[in-house]
Amino acid sequence: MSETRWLTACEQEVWRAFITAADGLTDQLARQLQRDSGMPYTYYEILVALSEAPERTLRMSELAGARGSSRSRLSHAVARLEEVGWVRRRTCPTDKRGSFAVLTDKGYSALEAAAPGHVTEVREKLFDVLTPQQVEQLGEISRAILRGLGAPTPHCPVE
Amino acid sequence: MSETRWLTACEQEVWRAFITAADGLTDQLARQLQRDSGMPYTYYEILVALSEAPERTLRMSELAGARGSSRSRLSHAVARLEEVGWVRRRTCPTDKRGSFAVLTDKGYSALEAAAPGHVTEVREKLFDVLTPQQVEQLGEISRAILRGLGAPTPHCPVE
DNA sequence: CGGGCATGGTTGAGAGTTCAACCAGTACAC
DNA sequence: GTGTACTGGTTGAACTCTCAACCATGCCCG
Repeated sequence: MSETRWLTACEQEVWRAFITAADGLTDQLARQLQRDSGMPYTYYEILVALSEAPERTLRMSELAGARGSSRSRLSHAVARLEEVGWVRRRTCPTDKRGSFAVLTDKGYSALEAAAPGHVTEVREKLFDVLTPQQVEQLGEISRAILRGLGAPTPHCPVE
Repeated sequence: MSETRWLTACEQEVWRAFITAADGLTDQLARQLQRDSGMPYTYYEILVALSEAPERTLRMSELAGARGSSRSRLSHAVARLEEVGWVRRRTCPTDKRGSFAVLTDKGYSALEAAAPGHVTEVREKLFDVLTPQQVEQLGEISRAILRGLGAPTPHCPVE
């Protein structure tokens, strides 16, 4: 156990700015979604993941792994989403332990309704305040952090 | 109501990388704190804020405002911190509505015990994976975001 | 085949956050 | 002073998340 490598004054300043900004930003986005569309941010992410999947269907575990969500959290969340009719569960025929989550039409509509407001918020609060160069830098920095977290995905699900 | 300005593929990639990284990082930090020190991240922040205040004392509202916490949240949190003996409430003599939160010695010790592990995590997961130049860039970017959020504080509480 | 063991997913309790409603206590005007 | 509005803070219910315990099914080896 070696000595603690404390932060320099400069580092501390950057750290606080970063954590405050990141936190404030996600908070703002979550609040906007909840207010305008009545869904928490994590649920929005689930709907997005499903909407991009073939057949709008994913295994529970894939859905959980897609973003760092625990199985438990996902299970609760999907239960809730099923209640409001945005998602349906379907058991896997080949492996009777498994479950699929399927995005319903109603869920797709809800997502379509929520997306513009969300995207607008992201644009205004993030991209509009950064220069193109900074956007690029932020991409690099984010990927570096992800590597450091052992996140195996500098994924580019966009094409 | 104008049309939605959607994200380009490139922006979308940056956005996902950023949100995943920021989220993963805070998640990791919160987890480390909870595991090693038995306190949620927000409570840690409260203790830090109090420890830096004169007399280790702050008005509830100042404490809430210091980071973007709601009055309600803070009230619940301080109630919990009082239970474990890390903070004490004291009523304000000049304004009988007001309350002070005071960090106890026990609370200060808990903070001292928690800090090294937390700082180590921040260093390893953030500063160790970035170049000095990237750290500087991240500072700029964070401040830009904060300005965009209307956060009045590009504050430098370090000195 | 039968006994471990890993895997996919669910469940329930406990904890933190949010939202709206709610007290005081203060300030300000009439 | 009394009425009104505002401010500082608390409370309770609803909701999400976490953690650990738990089924059920699949897998593999003797």
